[in-house]
Amino acid sequence: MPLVLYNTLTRQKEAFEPLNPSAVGMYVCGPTVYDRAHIGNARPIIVFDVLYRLLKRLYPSVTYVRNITDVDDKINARAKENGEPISALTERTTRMFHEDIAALNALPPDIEPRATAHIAQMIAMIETLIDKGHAYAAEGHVLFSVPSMPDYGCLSRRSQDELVAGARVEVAPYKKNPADFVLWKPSSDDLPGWDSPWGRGRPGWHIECSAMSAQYLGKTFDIHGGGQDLVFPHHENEIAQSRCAHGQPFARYWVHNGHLMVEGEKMSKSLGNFFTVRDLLEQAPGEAIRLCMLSTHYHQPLDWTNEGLKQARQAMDRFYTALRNAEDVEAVGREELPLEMLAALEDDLNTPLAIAHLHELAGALNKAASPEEKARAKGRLLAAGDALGVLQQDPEHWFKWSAAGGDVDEIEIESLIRQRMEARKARDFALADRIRDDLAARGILLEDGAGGTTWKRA
RNA sequence: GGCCGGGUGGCAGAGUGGCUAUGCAGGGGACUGCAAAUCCCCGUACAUCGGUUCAAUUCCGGUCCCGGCCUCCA
Repeated sequence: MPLVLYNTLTRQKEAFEPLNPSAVGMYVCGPTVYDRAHIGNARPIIVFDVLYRLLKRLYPSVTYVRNITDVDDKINARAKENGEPISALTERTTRMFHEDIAALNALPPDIEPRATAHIAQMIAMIETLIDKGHAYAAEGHVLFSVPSMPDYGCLSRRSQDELVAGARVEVAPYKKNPADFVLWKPSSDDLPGWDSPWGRGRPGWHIECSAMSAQYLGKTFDIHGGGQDLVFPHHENEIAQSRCAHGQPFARYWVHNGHLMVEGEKMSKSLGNFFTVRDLLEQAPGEAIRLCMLSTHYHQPLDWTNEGLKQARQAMDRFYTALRNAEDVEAVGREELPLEMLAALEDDLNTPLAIAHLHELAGALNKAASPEEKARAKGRLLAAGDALGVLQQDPEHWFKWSAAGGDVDEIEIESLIRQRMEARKARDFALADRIRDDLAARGILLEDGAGGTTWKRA
């Protein structure tokens, strides 16, 4: 079965046929680096990481481009607020972003272009748009002329009349049409700016993605992804800029992840349900966060709850328990993705179904009778986990994870376990149970297995 | 108002025109000194009203709810 993706452009699932199967390209809108990544930012990172892993499995060469937006008015405002140079803010935030998403097992993209390193390409593109009659300069600004593109609105399915009728903002006097959007705007001396044919200024938001995707993936490329909220205006405007400048199709498949709610409510700072990835990493291991994120289909809204995170962690415990109990055998066939797993992912990234398969594979491993069967079952579970970006660490490491700051003394625990073993041998179960209870009170759970006693954090 | 998604068992969450996932929680059993983990068994759900059909949770239409987006928020 071929890969099928829901394409926002056509509003239906379509078989994915790359332009060039030996060079697949994917562009995903990355972060604006002015603050820590929040949990909502993490969803596209994880979703498109799964897609990237799948594409790499299906095609010999995949180029994944995810930009860093390091010029933006929110950045300017935050830097001013902090009293620090803009570059200090963007560099620090970029570093923290990398740390946070690495903890979620997201592979780095092949190319991670920064907007400020591509100003020349943006200016060139804007000049082309002016030359072709799709843009005009006015009062130091350059605006894209929406009426110059007859099928503007094809992605979000809006007509130009609706846009004008629904416009909520005050229309700037230099706009010829209320729907026109900014390609370039002037900068005062205290703001970042670059020399341009229209004076010193800075780019509008949308142009960077058009310029950078063209540079690294070509004018027409396979997949463009991002959050659902970007469909309009950001992606609509990218399409307008790129198609009008290049005179050829832009991205062929548009993939958008749904939004995230927290405990049934929209996430917002005022409701106090706003979490950063960092906050979450202090409560749960990255893999649990990742599994939780993948347990709802990417296209659906996801309700992020404490209970959901707890269940994801329990599920990971179950998988790692199966692996820990199969420690004695070497996995066989771990490079080969089980077919049902591949089928689930190829069907528009059905990760909830894929996770169900993970449970079945863990059950099969638990039930495996012979060492040969066990080795094969272990290989299958590991391969399936790898497709989702989980289960690749040492089970012992997983079970000994502790929240940041909460140190456990492993030496002491091992010593207490030995004391308990002695007590059990002497049939002093009162003492043995007291040791177990004391450890439990400290969040350490003991499990007596055939091969001895193991422990894990509650 | 416009555009888009939804309403599935106690909860989460896939899926399907007839064979009714998966996990958690709950009940029973095996194993265990007792537990834990693991294994086995058990709970027959698809908002509502019509229609199509031999057969609909799944297709079509109406109704009622819920959510998102509508100019810089992933």
